[in-house]
Amino acid sequence: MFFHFRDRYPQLNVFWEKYQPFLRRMELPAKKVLLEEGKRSQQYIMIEEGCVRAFFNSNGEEKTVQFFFEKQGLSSIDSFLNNVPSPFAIETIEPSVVSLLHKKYVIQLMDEMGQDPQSMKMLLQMAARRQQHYINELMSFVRDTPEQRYSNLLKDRPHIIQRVPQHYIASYLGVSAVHLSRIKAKLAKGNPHF
Amino acid sequence: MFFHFRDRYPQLNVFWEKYQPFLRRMELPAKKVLLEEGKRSQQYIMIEEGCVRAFFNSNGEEKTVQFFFEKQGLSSIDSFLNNVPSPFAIETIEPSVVSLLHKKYVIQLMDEMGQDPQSMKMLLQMAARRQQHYINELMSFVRDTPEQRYSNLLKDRPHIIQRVPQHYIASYLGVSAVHLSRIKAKLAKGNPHF
DNA sequence: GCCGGGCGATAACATATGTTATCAAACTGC
DNA sequence: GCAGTTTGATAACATATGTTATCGCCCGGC
Repeated sequence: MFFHFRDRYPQLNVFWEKYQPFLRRMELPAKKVLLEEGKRSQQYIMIEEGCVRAFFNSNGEEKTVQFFFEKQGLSSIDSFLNNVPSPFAIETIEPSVVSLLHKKYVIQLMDEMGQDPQSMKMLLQMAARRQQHYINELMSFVRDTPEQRYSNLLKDRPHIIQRVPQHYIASYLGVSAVHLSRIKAKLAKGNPHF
Repeated sequence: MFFHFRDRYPQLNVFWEKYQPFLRRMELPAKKVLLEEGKRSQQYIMIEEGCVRAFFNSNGEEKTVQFFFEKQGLSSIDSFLNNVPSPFAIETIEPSVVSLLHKKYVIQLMDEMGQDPQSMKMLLQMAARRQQHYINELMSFVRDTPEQRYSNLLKDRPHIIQRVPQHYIASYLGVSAVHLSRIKAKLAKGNPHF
């Protein structure tokens, strides 16, 4: 689903730089929808400042799938390559600045990479890593209790807990907001000074 | 994690056929381990007959991640490309016949594909689809109750329920074997003739 | 300064799920 | 065919989690 062209694979920046002129920079308020659930994704989204989330609707309730922050890029690669509707929506959490790159340039960019087997391999590696990310999330759901998942989040990605409203985190962890509150209370009892 | 070279992408069979001579065919009893958790994957596994599962150990309990049947191929693509230990084990469920292709041939095969941008694109599409598969699994965990997940399984992949012992299915659904029994009893009450 | 909304904590109760134990049926190796 | 193992059902009890409602706090608009 999501590809990160920058950061992890600086060797690919040479491709990315070339498309800088086609970026559309936008300043957005909080809770601004960037992609609606069920629509076909048309833009690669690069976050310059702020943060966004991917979520979907489940009988009236919003379930958050993932959070993204500055310097991260995202797009529904499946929607791009296979032209299928996006199974989730994307919206800003904080007021944010993003740069959009239209789908056609992304495909063009990937075609250029296709000329170079080395870059293409890197794309595949990225794909394998992304796949592994979701497998890890899945394994965490099967293996860990919500309390453990919260502890892991606190340990590995505390910035999420600091910046994101708690009910989004609750739905990301797969529990109700009330129960997340209980979890925090329980953990606080164990570690009084936090 | 898992790549299917055959079936879904018959255009790629031309590559696959070429490596037929290097396949090692094996007949295996049930519960035979093909890959241990934590080891680096060395073989692409093609299932000719029978079925296998991928699982991992979570404080003494085995949690099943996925099931595979005849004509499906699997391997830890992440373990291949990035040479990292496999986060789960693979073992047969039924007595099975499998063909193994050593990692070095798989990499060779992928290099050959790399010469052909069209095939490479197909590999990326496969990757995108596989990624989507795990995202769907993840979304199902967040969205659905165990009862709904069981119903979905019954509707979409009944062969799994027919062939696989129930406690494996329970761990795949993320519930205890006892509770899966309750779920079945409850559903049977609603549909007496099943 | 006031007001309303969003956010988070907590309580009380209902439901879902885990755990342990027991039993019966089906299958396995010999 | 027999003994042991695997599988699946069920009961009883403990725990985890959801739901609804209420309260207080903070913050932004005016």
